[in-house]
Amino acid sequence: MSVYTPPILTVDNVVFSLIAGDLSVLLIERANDPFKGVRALPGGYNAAGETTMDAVARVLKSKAGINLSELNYIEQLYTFDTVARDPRGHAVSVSYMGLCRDIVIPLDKGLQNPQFFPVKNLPKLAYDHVDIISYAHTRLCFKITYTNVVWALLPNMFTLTQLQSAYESILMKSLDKRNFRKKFLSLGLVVASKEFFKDGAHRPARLYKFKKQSLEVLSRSFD
Amino acid sequence: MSVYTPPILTVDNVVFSLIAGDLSVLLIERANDPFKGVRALPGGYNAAGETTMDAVARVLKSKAGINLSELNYIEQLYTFDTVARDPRGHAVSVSYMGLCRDIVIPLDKGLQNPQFFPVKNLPKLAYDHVDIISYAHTRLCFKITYTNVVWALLPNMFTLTQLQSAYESILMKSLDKRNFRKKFLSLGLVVASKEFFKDGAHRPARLYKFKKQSLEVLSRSFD
DNA sequence: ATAGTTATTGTGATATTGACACTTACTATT
DNA sequence: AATAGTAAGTGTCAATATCACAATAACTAT
Repeated sequence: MSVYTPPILTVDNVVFSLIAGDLSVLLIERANDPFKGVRALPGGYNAAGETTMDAVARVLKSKAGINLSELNYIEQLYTFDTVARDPRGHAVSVSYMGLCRDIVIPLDKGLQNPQFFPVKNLPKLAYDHVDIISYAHTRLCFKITYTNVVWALLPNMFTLTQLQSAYESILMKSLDKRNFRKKFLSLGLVVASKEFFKDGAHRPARLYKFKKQSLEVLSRSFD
Repeated sequence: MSVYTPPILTVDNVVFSLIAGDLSVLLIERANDPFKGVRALPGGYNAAGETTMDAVARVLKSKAGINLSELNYIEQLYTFDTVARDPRGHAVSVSYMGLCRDIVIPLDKGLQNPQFFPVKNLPKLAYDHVDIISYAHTRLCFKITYTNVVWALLPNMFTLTQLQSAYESILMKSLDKRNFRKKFLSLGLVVASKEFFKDGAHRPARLYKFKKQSLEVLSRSFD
């Protein structure tokens, strides 16, 4: 135990947002080697005495200028631990997935050029970050089928078209409008408001909102 | 980075098995303080240069006398990282869930008294191991509703009654026999054999087996 | 008034769910 | 050989969910 040397511990955060209708991930540009100048997830060291969530908050602020509280939802994903992930030595990374609305990324010189990139068209990424994003995306696809978690990606009030479009962007396939509406409304996660969204030269769309602005899990059962 | 001190990294393994029909967890008895003599999950340090799965294999063998290959299934669960989990200092634990059939635990003096305990009646446990087991149990309950993962807990050939009983033990509720059979058979995960299991003074039960002895995930979709 | 655009809504065929009870096949006992 | 006991195996009906599919409504701009 006294001669025991642990691996380095790091965190990586996959922050998803719907940017111009596309599911997108927040990436920074690495300031140092290895992978200097290459795009990467915001991540960094986790010191003894801080939780991984603490580390996520610290890193997100210092590298991307975003406060943890700007994420509407965050959950731990998976811990990536292969010995060769980091060329400098064994680094075990606890990954998180965060979801947020359309947020403003500050243009601060101290930051590492944070930007959102559409998931369907990612740049070259450092480390095993492609795998981490892919894992997060798969998890999100599952999660939207049995929870209200898309709430975290949408504005407070939204139209059913927006909602459907969010599902389509995440699942990366198109859905039937009538069936989607019928099914989603029957889940009872969302309520109609009295307000409408007027957009252009066409019929205005009714605005809806989620009943709960926190995770709600639908039970699925065997008998 | 040079002054950076990581937390200790550990692994903990929740091994489930159906013992006398009850969902049970493998526990050892701690040899040293803290929690000396208290029951705990088999777990231990993870050194730099070994993956968490390596560490799980090592610990399982050295503390419980079980080879990793005796587990039919294993997956990573969650990483527990609160600063106060371990009274000795910050220790981050990557937890795994393993599933196995009725296996023989060796009675070796070098081992830490490994034994299976029914989940519904656990002894006092060290650290946050109750939480880890509870997390694993919840995950397993979900997982059996959309995968064939119970295969890993059952013998190669089994009766539908055994299968249903496995579900009931895990979910901790009783299921309707006719509906269970109808539904499960319609999933197409399992095939009937020509063989029967003769047990006592009653009609013999047909034996079934899983088509795949590896994880199969049923897709659930939106439209 | 017309054209253009998006929102909204329903039906029929099929499959799934869930509640519910009797018959079948075997063994042990008499 | 008959009977009792035990667990295995099976079907129906009503309600609900799924899925494919197209016409009408409400607005704006010209």
